[in-house]
Amino acid sequence: MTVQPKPRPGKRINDPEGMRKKVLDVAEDAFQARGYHASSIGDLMAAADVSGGALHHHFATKKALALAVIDERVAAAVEETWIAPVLAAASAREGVRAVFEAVAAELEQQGFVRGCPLNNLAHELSLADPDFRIALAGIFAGWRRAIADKVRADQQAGRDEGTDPERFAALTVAAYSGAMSMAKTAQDAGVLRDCLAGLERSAPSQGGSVARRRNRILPRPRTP
Amino acid sequence: MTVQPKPRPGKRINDPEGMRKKVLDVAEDAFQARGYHASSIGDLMAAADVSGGALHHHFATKKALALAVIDERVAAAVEETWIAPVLAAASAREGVRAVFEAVAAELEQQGFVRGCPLNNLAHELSLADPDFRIALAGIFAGWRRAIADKVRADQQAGRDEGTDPERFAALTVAAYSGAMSMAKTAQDAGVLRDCLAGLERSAPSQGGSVARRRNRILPRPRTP
DNA sequence: GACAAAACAGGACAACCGGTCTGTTTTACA
DNA sequence: TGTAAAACAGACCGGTTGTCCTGTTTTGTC
Repeated sequence: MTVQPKPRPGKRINDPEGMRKKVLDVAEDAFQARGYHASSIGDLMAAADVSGGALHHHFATKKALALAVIDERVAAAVEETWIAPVLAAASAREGVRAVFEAVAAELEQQGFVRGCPLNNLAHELSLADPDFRIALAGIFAGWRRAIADKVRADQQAGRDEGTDPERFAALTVAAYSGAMSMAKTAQDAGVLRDCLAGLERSAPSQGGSVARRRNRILPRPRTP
Repeated sequence: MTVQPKPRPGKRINDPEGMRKKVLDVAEDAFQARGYHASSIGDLMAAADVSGGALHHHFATKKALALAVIDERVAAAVEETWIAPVLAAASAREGVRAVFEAVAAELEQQGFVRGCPLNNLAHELSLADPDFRIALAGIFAGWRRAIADKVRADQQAGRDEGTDPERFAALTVAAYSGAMSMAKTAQDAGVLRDCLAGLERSAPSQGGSVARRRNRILPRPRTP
């Protein structure tokens, strides 16, 4: 609605940073919603209201644009939704629990599941091009490392001695990624809670009866 | 090498079932290796050595072909590598462990990781089309149900009382799916063993020291 | 204010996409 | 054997793809 209906023929303002950000915004959203191959640069040009010349001035090829999305947006998303909250939590296990619940709550509120940005692109692109694969693998590695480091920090404070940091981190990232896959396919975020409960099975001080299954087929898979 | 150099102009043999199977074989492989959108029907025609008329006689559209791959091949792959082995195992936990180890060993032997067929297509297609999503969600559901049923069978035999069947199944499928995502992206199957170890953390009678990390960047990502 | 570089506009293009169409050959069945 | 349907071959088409290219406008710098 808030489009700028200002093709005023007399004036133009160069805003390279804003232009670049606008393209990245649209590309991030489109790659997430429809995937890389299903998003044409014509679509992106129209959605961002940007000319072909402008787009190719900032991103020479579609691959370069995707690499920028991965390096600047996907990595930031993992940092924001996972790494920072876990590091800020009282413990690794507490942080993991909080993130699972926060994501589940957010998905249930917004009514549909788009999936994990990292996993979506990782599946489509990691076999397509080595550059894509390296970039995506680095994000996965940083994600796991942050969780493992947090576990080690806990252990140096005397807590959670029996946990292997690397294994805990691998299982956490895998469980979240896989749960998001299922949640996206079923359009039901409930599986996130199931996985979290399974993950916390061995933790102490865990009472309460089994919260029964929820089944919610969500109504609006995408906004036009 | 074993191509049939027999374009003998005088003869032709109709083999509709063989033709259909040949197309499905090639499509299954291509969708797995390069994805749905990155595999053109021209590629498939060339790889299967099949004319456009023949292909479209058996599969009216590319979508119909993909649905056939999902229904007949992806579902069968899940049945073969997961459901049947778990049901045949001494217990659910034992079956899960065996499948993880078998898959990890197979991947390490073949030298590269293509990822889970179900997850690969689920990520690319479940938001693209409701028919795709429903078909893929059904396979996920059957997978989880089989594992949960096995846990319940164990419990009726007096074993593994403390495990919630649904949660265990969800976590198992999620951990495997996510681990395969990471293994595919890193081209390193070692994360499967890490996740299995984390999964078995709470199980009793589990001894042995920590088998240290392995890191193997695999050489040949695809065969020409 | 001159001027080169950066920023942007938009048309052009060859390659490719999925699907259709017409025509020929094989096969099942009466 | 006759015949209609099934199975297959291959050309064809409109639309789309990513990229390139030429030209114009803005902007920083001396």
